[in-house]
Amino acid sequence: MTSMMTDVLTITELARETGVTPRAIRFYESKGLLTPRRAGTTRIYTYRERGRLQLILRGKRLGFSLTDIGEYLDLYDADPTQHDQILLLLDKVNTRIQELESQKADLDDTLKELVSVREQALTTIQNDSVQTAQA
Amino acid sequence: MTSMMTDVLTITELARETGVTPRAIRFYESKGLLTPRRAGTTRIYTYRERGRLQLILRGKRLGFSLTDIGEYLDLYDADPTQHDQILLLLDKVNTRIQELESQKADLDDTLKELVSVREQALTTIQNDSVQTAQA
DNA sequence: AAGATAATTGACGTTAACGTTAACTTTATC
DNA sequence: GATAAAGTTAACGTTAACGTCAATTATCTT
Repeated sequence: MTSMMTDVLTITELARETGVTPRAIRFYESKGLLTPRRAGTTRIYTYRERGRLQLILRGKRLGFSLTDIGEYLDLYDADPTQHDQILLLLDKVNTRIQELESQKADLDDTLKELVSVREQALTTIQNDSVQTAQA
Repeated sequence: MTSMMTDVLTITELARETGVTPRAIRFYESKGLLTPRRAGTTRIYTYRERGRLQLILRGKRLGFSLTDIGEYLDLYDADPTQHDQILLLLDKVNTRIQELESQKADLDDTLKELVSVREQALTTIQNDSVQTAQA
């Protein structure tokens, strides 16, 4: 299946482009995270699906489950004309923002500790080399 | 097993204090992340183990595997008198700092997007209510 | 010391997130 | 139009991180 410079991709092309396996991509689809159209039986991926896949991968890097990521993706699809939908959306968004803020705090704490560990190590090494030079 | 205002804890006490189950605590020990002393067969947890458990939980919140967390905990135990150990330590610390920095970037991107989604939702709601008031 | 309470060690079960054949059907290429 | 290459579904396997008994042993309280 050659795609000849078009903007739709086949599954293996999308796989190579994103570094995930075709199996994983089909798995995400089975979980409702992707919904590619079909050309006959073959899946075709357009701009939209590619963007979604990037969001999925970012969510994973952030340590979220696929279920979490699914809800997150829904935020982008929510029908903005339905009042109730929007209120629900707002609630979900706020929840996730709080989660991420606290995650960010954890991250900052950990980073600070690691930087301090690094500085101690550097100091120790420097003292060592001074002593070595004196000896 | 009552501990009567001492600074050592039994496993269920530590469990309640941290919100994790005894089973999980034993599991962490089986992975080498905790090494409580024993009073006979009973595990006793001191200040050190409690601190370690907190680091484990934070690592989990940040999406790291227990294996990752184990290596991370080793950084605190590294003998700072051994030159080679320190160089290895520095390397590991630098690697992890980079990982966390990129995770932080992901996090910031996601937060920005969510805040923008929220603002759009709020705008839509406000327009809605204006129209409703006019009708 | 005796019953209740708590801890310990297996061992098997479970869920998430895919990997890995296997058996077929399509599609592309010559 | 045959054959290779790619795609599809189905089903079982795998790893991580525990949960859930079950059977024993230890400890505390009275």
